[in-house]
Amino acid sequence: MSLEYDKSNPISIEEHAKRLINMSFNDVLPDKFKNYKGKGNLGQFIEKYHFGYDLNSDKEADFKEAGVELKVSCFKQNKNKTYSAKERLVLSIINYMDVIEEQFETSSLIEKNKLLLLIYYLYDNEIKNKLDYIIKFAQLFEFPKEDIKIIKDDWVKIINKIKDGKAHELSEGDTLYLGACTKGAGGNKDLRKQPCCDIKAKQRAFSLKQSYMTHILRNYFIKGKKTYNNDSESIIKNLEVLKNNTFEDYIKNKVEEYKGKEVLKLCEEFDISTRAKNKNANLILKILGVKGKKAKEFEKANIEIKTIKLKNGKPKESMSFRTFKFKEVANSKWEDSDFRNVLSESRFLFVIFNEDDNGVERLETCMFWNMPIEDIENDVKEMWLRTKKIIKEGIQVEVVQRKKDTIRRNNLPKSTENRVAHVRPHGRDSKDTDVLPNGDEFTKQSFWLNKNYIYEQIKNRG
DNA sequence: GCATGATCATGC
DNA sequence: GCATGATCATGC
Repeated sequence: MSLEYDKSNPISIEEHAKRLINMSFNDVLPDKFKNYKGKGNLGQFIEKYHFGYDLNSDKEADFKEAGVELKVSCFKQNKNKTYSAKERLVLSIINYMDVIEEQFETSSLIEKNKLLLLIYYLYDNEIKNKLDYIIKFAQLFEFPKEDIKIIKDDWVKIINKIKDGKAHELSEGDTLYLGACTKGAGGNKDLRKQPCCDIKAKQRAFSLKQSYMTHILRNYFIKGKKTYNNDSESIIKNLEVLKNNTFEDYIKNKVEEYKGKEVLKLCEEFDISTRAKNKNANLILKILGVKGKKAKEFEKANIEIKTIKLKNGKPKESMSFRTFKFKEVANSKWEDSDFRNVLSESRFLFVIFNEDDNGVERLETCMFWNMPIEDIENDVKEMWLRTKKIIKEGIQVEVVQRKKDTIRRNNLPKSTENRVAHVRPHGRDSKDTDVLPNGDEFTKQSFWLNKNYIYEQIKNRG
């Protein structure tokens, strides 16, 4: 393999990287390592056999003289032909003890990652040997100017949590684009000291969220090709508004301009159909100045809008999530289950409405929220594992004949049995079914957050 | 009044 | 035709 490039020149490094495009990892490896079965990550192969240097994980960038850090990551094609990042991009380990002394602009994160060389290969389910994956993009990348303020605010938020002695409570859902993801051995095998508290915390790394990397991929790598729906619109049209405000504060202030207004009047003002069941979510986007159905920042940060209607100060209903597939739950491990991923990687925008005694609904406020990891790893985990067990052992059903109808009582986890979440039907009607592991059909179900739990989470809203 | 199972309305 | 968000209705 040709090693002709100038290690001190980013452009030369990028040019050399571009020679990888349309090659597989096997094409890069020397003959004796072809189809190599052992461990070793794809990035290390590129470093060693294409760029000809040995891996290092120091504080300095991989190409020290050029200040370029090499990252190899993968993307995938979705069922609807669009492309998404397959993973978050892990940047560098968070050293809890040192990082609290740093300033963002001169932080170890920025020092090491200010200029990235991103190499993207296409993940393909059909290809069994990962060395046969094809490299599709190789390009220098810097944090876009429009995103720097949000990334900085994320960084500050993570640092402040460590300063508050809560490194063990860090979660990817805390922040918008830059996350603190777990890194290293799973479970509690790899615990680290933190500076302001005696409790040991999981090792974590700064990373750019998967949702954010999907945005980067689509806008900076696949650009020009019309391979995705570009129908989302930015809320922040002028970066000036973030100068003295975080993104989240900006959103909250904007929504609170309409505090106390009647929903029906707002729908009229913003020209929204009042019959739509998702009118409240549509309304919020309009208030934030988004004409279409999607806000770009929310997509990048993996923020989901959830509306909550209060009556006498308490939520009227529990909060639903998308229906799950029985077989998928039965065959997943908790650690990589969909529900755990949704809860730990999403951030939620709760938009809160009040219904008065006359049935008139008014906008109150909004708040950003993500589920604390202890709730995920204790209560929700218990509920999920029990759901899995019941599905595998067979759902018990008791047919109850009532005056006007017949219902089928089941033994899936109830809201009275768990502090945080339960299982409930979620389909068009009871005949809307999904197949169980034993082949029987059963009414589609989903996970719901208990309304009492939601109440606990929002009662101290500002 | 609340929990639970059932169902509705919209939009793609 | 289905996914999604939202809500209804019965019975304890």
